[in-house]
Amino acid sequence: MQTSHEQFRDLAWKSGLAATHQRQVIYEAVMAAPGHYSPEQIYAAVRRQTPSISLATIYNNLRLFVEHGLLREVSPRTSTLLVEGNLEPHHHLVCTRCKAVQDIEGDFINYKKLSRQAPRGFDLTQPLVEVFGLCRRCSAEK
Amino acid sequence: MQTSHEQFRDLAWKSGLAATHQRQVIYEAVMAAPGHYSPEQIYAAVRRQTPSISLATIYNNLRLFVEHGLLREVSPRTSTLLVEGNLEPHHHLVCTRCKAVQDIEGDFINYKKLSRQAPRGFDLTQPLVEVFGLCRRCSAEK
DNA sequence: TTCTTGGATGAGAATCATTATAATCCAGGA
DNA sequence: TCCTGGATTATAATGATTCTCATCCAAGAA
Ligand SMILES: [Mn+2]
Ligand SMILES: [Mn+2]
Ligand SMILES: [Zn+2]
Ligand SMILES: [Zn+2]
Repeated sequence: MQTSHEQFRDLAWKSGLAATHQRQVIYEAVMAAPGHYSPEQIYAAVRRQTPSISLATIYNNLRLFVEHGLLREVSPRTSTLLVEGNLEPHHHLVCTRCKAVQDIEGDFINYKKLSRQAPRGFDLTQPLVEVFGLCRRCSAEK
Repeated sequence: MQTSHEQFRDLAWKSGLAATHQRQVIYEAVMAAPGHYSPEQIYAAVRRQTPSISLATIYNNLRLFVEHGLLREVSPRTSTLLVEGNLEPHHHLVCTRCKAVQDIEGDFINYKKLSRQAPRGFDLTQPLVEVFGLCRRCSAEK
């Protein structure tokens, strides 16, 4: 069993990333407990260990880590608000790379299983979903 | 059959919203063709009819329309980036109101049906989804 | 050990979407 | 016609994120 230090050096090595002190502490801050964290939360945690770290370094390295698969981005977010007039319940297909959104038809959700998994009190009246993947253009390019 | 003017005046009336000229043209710009539109796109389209309109009015009224159900917001977006260290494929449950994100377990996706619906070339290797609803607190409050 | 060098970092400016503010406008009722 | 409250406008402010660039530093060369 390896320490989290060793684990990070390993992952960094495999991704071709230099295993700097800052990257080490950022990674460990995210891995310290399961959860979904913002750059500011990570910044706050990391500063306790390394007060001189810059917020830009947090952003730089979170992006790097996500790109190299060391971390996962929770919600691929479009940069801007999008609205539509189609009020018929329907789902969306979102490209994680270029953020393009298109409609997707079909009943591919098992609502019974879904509501069985939802926590008590969570309102799933008409649950809409977003499915993430890579659009044709992006999967061709990469 | 009613004109789109009449349709909007109807909807506005039902929602208790004043049917102003600006609201009329904003609504019609979104309804002119099916699609997912940003405030800037709508602004550009509307200015051709009503050059004096303000971008703030676009934002104000898109929000109002979404709140009153005249339009749908395509992707409920968190204000900030969120990352996590859990790389095991899993889905998320997102509150459309407070944007809280939590993990949801379980196999409630029919991948066969899903990939049958996806457009040609869309890469759905390991499709992750976000399910939208209202968390306990928000569904209690409202 | 000292030198060299390219990538990494830190500080702060810049950007972009969105929201807030406050003055003005205006439709509908008295 | 005059009033009034909500709507609109222009612009400032905000907040997250990215950019710029001077500085730093670790690892390899000499
Ligand atoms: Mn749609
Ligand atoms: Mn998660
Ligand atoms: Zn794409
Ligand atoms: Zn909520």
